[in-house]
Amino acid sequence: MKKNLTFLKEQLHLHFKDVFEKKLINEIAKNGTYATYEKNDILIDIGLEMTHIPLIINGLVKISREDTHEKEILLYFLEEGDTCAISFVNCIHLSKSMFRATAEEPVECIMFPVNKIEEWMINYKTWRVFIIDSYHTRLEEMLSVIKDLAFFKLENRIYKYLSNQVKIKHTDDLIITHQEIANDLNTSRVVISRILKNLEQEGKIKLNRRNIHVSKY
Amino acid sequence: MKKNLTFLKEQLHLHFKDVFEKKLINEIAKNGTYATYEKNDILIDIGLEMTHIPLIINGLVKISREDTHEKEILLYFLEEGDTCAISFVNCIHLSKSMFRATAEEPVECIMFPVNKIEEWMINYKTWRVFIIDSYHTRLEEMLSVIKDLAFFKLENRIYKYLSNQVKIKHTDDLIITHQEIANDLNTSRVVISRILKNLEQEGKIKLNRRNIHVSKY
DNA sequence: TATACACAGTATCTTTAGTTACATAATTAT
DNA sequence: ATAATTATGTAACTAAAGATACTGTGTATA
Repeated sequence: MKKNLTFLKEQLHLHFKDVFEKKLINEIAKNGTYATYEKNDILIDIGLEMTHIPLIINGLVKISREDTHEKEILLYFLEEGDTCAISFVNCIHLSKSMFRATAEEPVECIMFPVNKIEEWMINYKTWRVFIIDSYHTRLEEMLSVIKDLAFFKLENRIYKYLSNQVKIKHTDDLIITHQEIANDLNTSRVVISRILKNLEQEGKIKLNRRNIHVSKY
Repeated sequence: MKKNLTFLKEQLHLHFKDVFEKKLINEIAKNGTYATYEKNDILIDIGLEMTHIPLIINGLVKISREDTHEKEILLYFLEEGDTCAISFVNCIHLSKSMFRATAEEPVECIMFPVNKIEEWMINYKTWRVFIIDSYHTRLEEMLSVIKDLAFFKLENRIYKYLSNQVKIKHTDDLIITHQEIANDLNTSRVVISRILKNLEQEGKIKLNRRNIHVSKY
């Protein structure tokens, strides 16, 4: 869906005003296209050649990677103002994506062509900063996952997972099943149910069918 | 230790010929200084402002991060041809390092000033590729750690750790104590000793005081 | 309304990992 | 040579997490 130039500029100004310089916003608007995705749509898939990369205007994108044994590892989520940093390398080398980007919530984004990445890197300081920052944010995110896995026991990881869901979904009432949590944390449904029950007894959450209410603080 | 221009060019040519274009090698040589570090020397420390970043000519650098509770997380190692990608963000924002780089083996490197990073990004394609590749390699490395923690049991992680040590130290005979392994893998010495004994009985390694011999294949 | 299905609860057992405590062997310092 | 230190071995116990199996209960649908 290609919307007109004014619309794109307006959107970029709204969501990336503090990130990109004015001239760059115009450049992106000129070369970008507006796109929307429904929940569970796949924005980028493993093994596909990449021609465009998204700048997220709003919504929620889940970045994951497939393991051997058909397991999917949840890496992190992209929100408003984010981009898929991990894709940049694929542009530089014209290779294929090794990650999957799925719409976890309906997504609005601006897709820009990969062949502009380098040109903008040469011409716009804010673009260089954006790219390095994007990578860095993801590195920090991955590091945080490593810490959690290395130091925290499952109960804490589950609670942290739920708290993060509250933050990114902007609601205390999570529509989610125990099985889904088990998938994201790479464990079994039974273990999740058991520990969720503990968390409920500690007063930190409230369980209902297909729904978990996370108590404040 | 500032060596002369010819020496730096020679070194860069030897170790980065396939990475940087000729003009960039000259630029780096002009602005860089040669430095060496003894085992256990700290190249970059947490909380320090960074003025220079190393390009590793040879040796081995351990990148780690301090956790709360004074625990240190091993992230990865840098070898010949590598640089400390994670530091780039600190240059862009002129902030302080959140990571520690320690010489695991004696290190030779060329230190280049952070204020050149941007300039080179504008002027040299190979530099842009190098930076994005560096970040990407580290992301892959972190992802690999996440996979190991999430899917493998300790026995496999220990064996993988040892195999990696063999690779980066270029020897089958590792001078290492059980306690050191325990620190790197965030567990206790007793657990490591127990599992190493298993690995020995499986014929994968041979244990001696302060020394572990890793069998071929 | 009857039936099937998806989701959750829980008991029991096993495996893996962490803890404590102590013994012994090799190395270094006095 | 003797003592102190460092590294390792191992037993016994506890805790955490995974596996299996079965039950109950809403929800959808035939």
